[in-house]
Amino acid sequence: MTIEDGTGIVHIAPAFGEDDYQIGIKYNLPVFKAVERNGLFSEEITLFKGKNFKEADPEIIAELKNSGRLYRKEMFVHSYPHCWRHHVPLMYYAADSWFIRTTSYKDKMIEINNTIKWHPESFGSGRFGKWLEENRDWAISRNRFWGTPLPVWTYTDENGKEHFECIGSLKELTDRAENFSDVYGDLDPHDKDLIFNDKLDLHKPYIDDIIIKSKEGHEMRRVKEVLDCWFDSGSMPFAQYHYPFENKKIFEKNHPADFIAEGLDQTRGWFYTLHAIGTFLFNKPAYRNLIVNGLILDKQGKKMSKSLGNAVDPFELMDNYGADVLRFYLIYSSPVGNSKLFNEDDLKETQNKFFDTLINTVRFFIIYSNLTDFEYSDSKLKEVQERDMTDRWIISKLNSLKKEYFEYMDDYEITKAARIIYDFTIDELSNWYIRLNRKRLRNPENEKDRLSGYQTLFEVIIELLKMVAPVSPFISEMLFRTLNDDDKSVHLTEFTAYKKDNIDEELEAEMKIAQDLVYLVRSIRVRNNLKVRQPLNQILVPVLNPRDRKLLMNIKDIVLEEVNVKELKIIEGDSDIIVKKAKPNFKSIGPKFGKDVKKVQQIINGLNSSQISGLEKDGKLNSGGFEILMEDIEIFTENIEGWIVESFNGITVALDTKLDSRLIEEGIVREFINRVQNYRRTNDFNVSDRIEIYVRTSDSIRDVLKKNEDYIMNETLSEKILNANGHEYDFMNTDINGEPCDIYLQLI
RNA sequence: GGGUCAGUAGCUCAGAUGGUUAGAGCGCGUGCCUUAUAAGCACGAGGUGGGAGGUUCAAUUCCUCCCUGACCCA
Repeated sequence: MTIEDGTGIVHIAPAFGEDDYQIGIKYNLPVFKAVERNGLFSEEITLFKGKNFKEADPEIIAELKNSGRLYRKEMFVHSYPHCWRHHVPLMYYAADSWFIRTTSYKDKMIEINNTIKWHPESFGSGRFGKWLEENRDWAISRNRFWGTPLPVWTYTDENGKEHFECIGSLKELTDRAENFSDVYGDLDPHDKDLIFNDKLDLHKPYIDDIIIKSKEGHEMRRVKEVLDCWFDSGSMPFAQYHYPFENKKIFEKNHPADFIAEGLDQTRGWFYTLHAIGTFLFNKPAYRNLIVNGLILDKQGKKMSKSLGNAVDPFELMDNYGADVLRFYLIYSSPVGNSKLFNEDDLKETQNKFFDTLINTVRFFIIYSNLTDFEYSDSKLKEVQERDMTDRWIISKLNSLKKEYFEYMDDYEITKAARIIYDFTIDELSNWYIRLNRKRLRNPENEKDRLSGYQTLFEVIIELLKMVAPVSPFISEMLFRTLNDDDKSVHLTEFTAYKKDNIDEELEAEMKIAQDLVYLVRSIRVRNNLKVRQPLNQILVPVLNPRDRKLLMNIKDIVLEEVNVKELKIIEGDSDIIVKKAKPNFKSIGPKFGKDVKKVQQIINGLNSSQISGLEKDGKLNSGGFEILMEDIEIFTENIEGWIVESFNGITVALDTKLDSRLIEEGIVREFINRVQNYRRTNDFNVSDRIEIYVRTSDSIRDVLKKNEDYIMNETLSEKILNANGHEYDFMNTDINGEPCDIYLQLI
């Protein structure tokens, strides 16, 4: 039947389905079972008795036809419940059950639910909230052998009427039991501590032998049903402590739980059973916070299932990647409550990028700090304010990270927390701070400065590991213990809040601009085929206000070092080689000009440099009948008269690509040093090994090397640079700017 | 059939209280950097923001309907 098919009434079967049942009650229809548990029609169905309920279909149709009641016969395709394991069709079977009248607690359950913090929030008000609104009485009995016995005893009187009694305590049971000793031997039923006696087993099958006398003197036996095991799951908070018989204080301290986490299929499972039982017994929530995990689906978004063969074995994954990588990935990769489309390649990425970077950061620290026997505890430490700019910057970033991390964690936004740790570790700590400071940290010339770098790095790593610890408990612990000689665990350290004084937002903004500038210059170099090892004369950066000028001066050295350029030249806003442009600020012009927005947009986009300067001076500009104010536009520059430029994030850079003989010479020196270092690396020389360099090359390159001998020897830890022309060594063959340059290194 | 959530690049995911040029990583192609890194950087290819309507100066974002997937219920 579909909703479009005529009257829609086919038949009413009160034992099958909620709607039919409600109609049955309304019209006082009988509830009966036509099919037995074996799937065969019962005796009462005289025409088809003993037939399988499904196989009898043709006979039923024939009978309807014979008796003139068949209106139409058709085949329909519709969904039908199947056994999840064997994929065979299931039979609905009406069975007698015991219920808890949860509907009488409905309002209370809803009220208490409103005090629980759900993550994601919509789950509590939506799915779970709706489930409570439409609450049905809980069928708590099951017809199984094993399970928690339902504590109800029964007898049937002479008239065939059943009588029931629920036994509410051990005392009631021992008081009423007729044959306690037959079942439990020499246990004393009146012993005050009977409940603690290991020999007292109140489970099946023993409890089923206990006979109780009714008030009228009838022998009562326990009913055969056991409890729905979900009842046990919801009893976990007190059952685990054997409360109320013992552990009263522990239980009361831990109830309600601060938080639980489970999959979103637990709506009417664990989430509900905990909540329902918590409400009945304690008039309290069972948990204050809840993280609803999305299910892990396969690559195609299908539910994983052993029988379909698309399930992954978590133990195999843990063997291959480690528990920490798997855990971090699951938390990091998709937001709370969303399904996770599982892809093993992403696990590899998490391992390679995040964990290898983290571990290598620690390794870097250990290798370099060991060069000077750095000891965090006894070195002469500098206050943060006295340290190098990059030190202050990474500490500021660390504290900003901690601030955000704590906010996310307090809000149970674990995915966002993991993501900011990930980004910080790779982008800020490894790829920027360490990259910028490699030279400084191995240069013994300024010992104190170098130490404050180690000190900074140590502090940052330690705080970072504390943040990693909840997500990846083992690797963080391993690294933490490696860095600390004592046996202190990262999980037992104090997790302190961020330090407001160490956050320098201006410095962070400056460094962001330095990063953007470096990005721009690299981009220009690639487009113009200019290797980074080739030094260049200057970059030009236009600025539109004095604030930007000051800011650029602060970061100048970092940028120049990174992009291998000699000078950064600032061009002021009033210089005529800066080409200003304007773009509309729609938030401002939208409400102001309404339907004319498009016209105003065109006017603003068409403004030339001098018109914009005029607007800056007068604060307004009239054009096409519209008055445009400063707030209506955003001024930027993406061109400098006569230069090749790049723009990004409101910054523009021009790179002077002209080479002179001095720059070319320096480029050759850098290339040569690079070849030597590559040789050291491929031949596994130690960082501190000293060498002699044998080189076979053209006269012009040799001249350059000769002129810069001291610099090269210092950079490569070499004692001599020797002419190997006409000699045979085990050369590494390379070239510099197209000219052959063969190198052999001798350890000394 | 009802409900909840989701649908953005080949894949995994960001972002936007509505602002016009939607981002990142992976993967692919090309170059580069590096004696901590299985890493990193740049360039390139890759998008009708599930579909159709509507509201609005402006919709991927708000509304309606539909489609697809997951889950809960029937």
